[in-house]
Amino acid sequence: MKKQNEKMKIPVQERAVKSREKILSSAQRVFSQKGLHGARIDEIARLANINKQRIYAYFSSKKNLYHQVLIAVYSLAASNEKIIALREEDIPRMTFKIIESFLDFHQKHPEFWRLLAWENLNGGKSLKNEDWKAIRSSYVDHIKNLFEIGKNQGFVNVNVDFSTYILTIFSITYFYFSNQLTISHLLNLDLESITIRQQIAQQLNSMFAQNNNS
Amino acid sequence: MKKQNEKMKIPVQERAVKSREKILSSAQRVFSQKGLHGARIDEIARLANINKQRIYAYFSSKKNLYHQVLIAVYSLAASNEKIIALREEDIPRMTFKIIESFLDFHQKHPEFWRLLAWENLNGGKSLKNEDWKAIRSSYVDHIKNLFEIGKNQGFVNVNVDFSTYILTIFSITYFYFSNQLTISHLLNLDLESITIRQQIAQQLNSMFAQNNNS
DNA sequence: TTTAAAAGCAACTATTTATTTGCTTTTTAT
DNA sequence: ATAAAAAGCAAATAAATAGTTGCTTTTAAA
Repeated sequence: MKKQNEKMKIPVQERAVKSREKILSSAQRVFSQKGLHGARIDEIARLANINKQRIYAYFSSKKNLYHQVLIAVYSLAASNEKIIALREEDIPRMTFKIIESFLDFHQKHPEFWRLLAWENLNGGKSLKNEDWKAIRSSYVDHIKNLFEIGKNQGFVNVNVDFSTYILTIFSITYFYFSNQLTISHLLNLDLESITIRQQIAQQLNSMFAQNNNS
Repeated sequence: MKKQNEKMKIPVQERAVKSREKILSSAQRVFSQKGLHGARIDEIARLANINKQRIYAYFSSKKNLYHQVLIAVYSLAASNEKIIALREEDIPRMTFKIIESFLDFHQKHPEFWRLLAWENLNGGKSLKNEDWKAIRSSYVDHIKNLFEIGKNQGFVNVNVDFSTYILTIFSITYFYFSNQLTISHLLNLDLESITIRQQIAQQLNSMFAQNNNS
């Protein structure tokens, strides 16, 4: 992880903080749209309405700017997850609720799954273990708890492990957006229709629920 | 779709056909590794052990070479699908078999899911409808048939539509590889272990099977 | 054995793009 | 009002890279 580079200016005035934020949010859009290699510094500068050297003043290099963007976006996802309240009484509908909220998040934040996709294609070497440690949320653990309680209470299909469960949910909600462009051709399936999202959430909920009900 | 460019040389001798194939397979590796923009023509030439201009002689441009690679790889996937024989008596285990064979295919052909991923990120504009028409296999239709038969025979969970079914299978098998690098951090899940693949296939099979058995 | 296809070689063009430098202007805090 | 911080402006550097050109050598086929 790049640490505070000697050349990196630390903004002290309010105005400078704003500039830095403008850069970061523009970079977010451009990097998520074009990837690390496809993104252009000039485009980020233009979009942020600032001068190119401000970028180098505050972030010192394209790679480091990208690194900061990753941390910001992943952290956003981690913190957002905490917002979706899930209680014990939600267990029978938890799959439905989780899928809906994940789809909603991906829809609102394409930067997230896009940056994740670029990152995986590029070998995932931009973030180190220590970065991940700072990002990771406890939300998955919370879901796991409810899942296990649900098994004991008879609301959750006992044939399924939590790892299969969470992998399925992440896979579908991610794939739904990440592969929307090619999937329609490959599967003859139109994911744009509004009802299909509800269908998916509903049917997966029913599958993960106990064997003897709908 | 780029058609036979006037500048494109048509190989007549055996030797030339071989050269063209060497270029195509090297391009496949490099494009799938680095993407359209990250790939370097010089690297493709070096890997193919041929001279740079051979590429321009046979493919006329980087974009067109990429286009040819896409068609070749996607067609490979479509033709491979036909190999996995699935009969009516396989219905109770069909989910298991399909997942295993998809995972196996993705493992053997990372070019496929990687190129799919690049393509989706870049807006999926490299292939036109006519390209897809030539590529698409009838395998999905075949699976759909078995799925519906399974419902009638009581082997398949009637709460689930085929679109949810096929989407789930594609999602998981794709995501398993495409996001392996980040998923371990995000979900605290190690996908490298050998048993987990069998588990996933087994548990999804049980879920998609009728309500009243394992 | 001759001829045309195939392929190598090497230098060149033209463009793009990250990053730097020097200088001027604007804004903010004291 | 004045100094320091912040930001603009414009030109330059330096490297990478798609695509070209002209020429020579190798190979296969008749």
